[in-house]
Amino acid sequence: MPKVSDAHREARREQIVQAALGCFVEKGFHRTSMADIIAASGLSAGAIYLQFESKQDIMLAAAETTISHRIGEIGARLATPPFPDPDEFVELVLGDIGDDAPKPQLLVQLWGESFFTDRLGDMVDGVFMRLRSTVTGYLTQWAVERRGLDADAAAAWGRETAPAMLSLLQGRILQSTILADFDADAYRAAIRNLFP
Amino acid sequence: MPKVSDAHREARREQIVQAALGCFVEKGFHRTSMADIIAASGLSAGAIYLQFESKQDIMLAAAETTISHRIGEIGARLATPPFPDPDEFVELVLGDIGDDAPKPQLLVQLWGESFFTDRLGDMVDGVFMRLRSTVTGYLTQWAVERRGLDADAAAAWGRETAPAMLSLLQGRILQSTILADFDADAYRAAIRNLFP
DNA sequence: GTCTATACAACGATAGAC
DNA sequence: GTCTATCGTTGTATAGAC
Repeated sequence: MPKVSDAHREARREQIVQAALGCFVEKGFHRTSMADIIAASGLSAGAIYLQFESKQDIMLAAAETTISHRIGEIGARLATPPFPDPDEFVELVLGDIGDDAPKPQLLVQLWGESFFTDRLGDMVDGVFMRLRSTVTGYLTQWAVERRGLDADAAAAWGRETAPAMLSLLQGRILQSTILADFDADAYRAAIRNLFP
Repeated sequence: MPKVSDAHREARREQIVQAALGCFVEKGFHRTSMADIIAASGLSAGAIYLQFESKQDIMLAAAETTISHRIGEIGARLATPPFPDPDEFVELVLGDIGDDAPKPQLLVQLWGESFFTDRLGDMVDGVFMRLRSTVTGYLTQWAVERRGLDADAAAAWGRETAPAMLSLLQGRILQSTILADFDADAYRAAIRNLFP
């Protein structure tokens, strides 16, 4: 295999994925036609089907790149001080302060689709579990640093509380996109009330 | 307008909606064709288009009936003792102990669709706001009864905390359908950790 | 009012020229 | 490798017989 070809191929795939992401965010996955992706990418049908074998394949790739990217960011960010409180943690995971925040509408669509396409379901399930383990670690450390629990008690508390903390992340995604009057500051205040 | 016709019409609409709901839960909204709904309802294309003007119209009606029904149940249930703790409240709102629990997968699909179809978006937004107000009232009463706050402090705390409580509901819906190893009892324990 | 048969459009994917 | 033109399918909605 020639080197240039591989690099070119990856760049081309990325170009398609980015174009598709724009369409998915704007119109939704099912309302986006291949013609839309073709137009947005500036490529031709043939060039696209050379890289991906189906529209679903494109969606899968799109989901994977955005999610993996963000999960990597989270880990890196948690490793660097200052250590955040839970309300800051939520902003840190979801805040669009970063470069390319994953569009919440995309995530919700992903959740809805994941029941019906197995590969996507497995992926989303995997992401949730990884995120839960990240959250568990975070909560454990928080319990030690801010509540003064000993290591064992903190670990138990973190593991127990993680599902609820996961909901605070997921719920923020939902509410920020659906509620017309969503207030990020008020949401942080709500979290602080639960983690005094 | 003849009386029988109205009753018949409503019954027929309900028959169609129930058939469609089954399809939507099983295959997803976009993967459900009118042919599927026709087959599931036992009716003909013509009979269905006499009651609904489009497939989206059917989805709207399906969403409205299930959601309205459940919201009514919640209010009624909250009015009758015993007064629940937050973990019980979540089970009460979402538990499938009742007769016809709304299928979580349906709700998640609804959320995903609501960005793109205005009427659905308005509806979902309205439901969230009604639910938030119900949750606010519940939390206020809980703060009075279980934490001994005075009325004003409880109301403020309830209003502040409601968005997070809403997330605990939404997150449970998501996790129960997506996570292969979802554990309802563990989820309740997580909530209890946040409402000591 | 209800059903059958069908019109019409849109879409995903491919074949073949360059 | 890339593009253009198109094929076959599927799906929504309707028209017309009963």
